[in-house]
Amino acid sequence: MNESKVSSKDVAREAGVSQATVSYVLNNVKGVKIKPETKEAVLNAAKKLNYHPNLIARSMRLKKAMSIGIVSDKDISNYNFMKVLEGIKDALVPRNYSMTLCFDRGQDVESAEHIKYYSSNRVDGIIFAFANVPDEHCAYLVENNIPFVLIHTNVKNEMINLVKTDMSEAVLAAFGHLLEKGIERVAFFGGGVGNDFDRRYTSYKKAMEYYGLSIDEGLLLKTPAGEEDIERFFDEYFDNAAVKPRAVICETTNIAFRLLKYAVERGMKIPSELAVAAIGTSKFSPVSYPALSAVESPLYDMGYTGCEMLFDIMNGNTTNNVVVLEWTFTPRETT
Amino acid sequence: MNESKVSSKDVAREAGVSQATVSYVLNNVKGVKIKPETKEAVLNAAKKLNYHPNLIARSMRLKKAMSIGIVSDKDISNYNFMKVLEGIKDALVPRNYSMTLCFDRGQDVESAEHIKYYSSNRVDGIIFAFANVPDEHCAYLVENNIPFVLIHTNVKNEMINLVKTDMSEAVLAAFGHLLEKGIERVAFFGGGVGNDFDRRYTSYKKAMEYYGLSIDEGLLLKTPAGEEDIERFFDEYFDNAAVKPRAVICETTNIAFRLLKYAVERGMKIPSELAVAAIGTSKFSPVSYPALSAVESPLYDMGYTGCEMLFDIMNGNTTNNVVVLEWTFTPRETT
DNA sequence: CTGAAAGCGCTAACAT
DNA sequence: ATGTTAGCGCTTTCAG
Repeated sequence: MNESKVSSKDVAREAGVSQATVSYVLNNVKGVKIKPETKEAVLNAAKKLNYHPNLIARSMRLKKAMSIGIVSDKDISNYNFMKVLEGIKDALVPRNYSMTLCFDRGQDVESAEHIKYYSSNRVDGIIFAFANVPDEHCAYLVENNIPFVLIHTNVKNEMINLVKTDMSEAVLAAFGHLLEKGIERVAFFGGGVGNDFDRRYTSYKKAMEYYGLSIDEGLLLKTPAGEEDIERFFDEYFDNAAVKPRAVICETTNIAFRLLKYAVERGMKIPSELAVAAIGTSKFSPVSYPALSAVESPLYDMGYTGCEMLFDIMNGNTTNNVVVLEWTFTPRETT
Repeated sequence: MNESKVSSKDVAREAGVSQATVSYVLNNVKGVKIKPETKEAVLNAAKKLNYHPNLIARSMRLKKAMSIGIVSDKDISNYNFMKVLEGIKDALVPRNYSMTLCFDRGQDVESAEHIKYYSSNRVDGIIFAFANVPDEHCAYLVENNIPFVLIHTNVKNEMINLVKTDMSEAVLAAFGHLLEKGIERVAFFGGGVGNDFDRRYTSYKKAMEYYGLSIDEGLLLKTPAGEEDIERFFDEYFDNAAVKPRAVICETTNIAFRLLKYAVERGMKIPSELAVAAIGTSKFSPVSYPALSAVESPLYDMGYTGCEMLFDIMNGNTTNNVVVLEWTFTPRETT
């Protein structure tokens, strides 16, 4: 451990005050008035000695770990996860909390790392981000009063302490944007075509319905699962389309990027001849050529909100058990 | 913090021994003999009370944070990073250490999160995994005796406390494997063709040289940077090749997967007509069809070794300043 | 407005 | 072989 053995006692001595006063000053304890000059003396002494409070000691006294555990599935998409972590981080920093990574390898509840970490006071609470949490794990957490929250875009059964999302408004917004430009013939490309449990496809359908637009077969392209051959599907679609769409909503940014490339290569003008918008979040959307308009999930906010929620729970405050965050439509150059 | 206020004192009382004895037993302190029956009594009491040692208190007493900081660039490839983390984790667990994620957002040295974390005793050391560490940061760490190690596959200037890798042996092994099957006409596909600073391309060249094989133009395909159009490049290559290669080494797994797909679709028999091997590590290699043979980086070992190295440094032991780990060739179905 | 002192839960001399 | 005790660095009543 850090050899800088300068402690608050040293600072106290240097400033000619007591250790208590140092604590009062450095923590800005409210309800305690400190004479400006003593305060300054303490601050100066701290700076002079290059004092850093020992967080372990503080933890011990406060009976708080000052850290939260993050658990996620290993094969999570990096961009999404990192964005969520950024949000969490920003909720953590003002509280001087850190984050501890937990690895769960599908063990039974009691030996799961996050449980061990909680039991040994390494973490004060747990955030599951994009993790598949077995029901019995949740039950165990609830039963043992362990603070936790689940962050997920898409969740089957309604759970407690959940941050989830809704995209329907944002898809509507995308349509609004298109309609403003007089675009009504909007296609949907994606593997979810025809699947009424697919959030993206159903959002599209609902938006079309909402605006009184009818969907014909010529507006739907069911793309292959692997997405490898997709150009051939584009070929077939555009060759055979009786009346071509004026815009297409792509189920994923990947499909959108492929379509963009395909269209540009064939000389279609984007967005004047064909507008493109994706449903999905990618760090490449703003920098693609042309920059991709997209309905995007609130990754950062999911992290931030989830973490705030966790602190609420840890503080014993009552919270909304489930928060739903809206996706947003960000128009860029392709619409 | 955990409300389970059962402490070692409680266990002591329950077992009818002193707190010290509890500590001796639970930590298996060597050099201290405990009568088997007292030992059992302690263990039983601990279990009965569901005792979990408070790690914060232990930390405090030991003057160790019992955690190390991990810093990485945000846009790191997830699979690689996670694999390295697994290795680190496995070095951590037996020491009862955890890992704390640090976010560095390109600040100046003193305010970098890992420095703050070290100063406040949150972490005992730092691992930089796939992170670009500015020279002045390194200098600062060295100067202040902060234990750290750098993990990277590919590093420009020789730094201290470095885990790096070498692929040349593994590429040689891949050639050996090919030669055993009588395959000598081995092509290289990749963006690095012609670039004598590209490790993968130069490894290929050296291997060809080593085995006395000569490289003609017909063995080299420089693939496009975006890798989007790659099928056309394949087309052009295979259409024009005077004499076709019997095997191709792909610079990346991505290129290999595309080539595999391309070849299979065109009815080429893999590996009897065309063998394929990649240089790169992907979780899809074992499950692709056919399963991709590949020269792979020792991600897990990089993490594990790096972490062991860090503990050596933290313990004041002298270590090799730089460790180089070998890549390995894993033959699967494509060769 | 500031100081003295207790104590968080643990470990490690030092005693016995 | 086990118990006694001091103390890690901090916060926080309680006194003054």
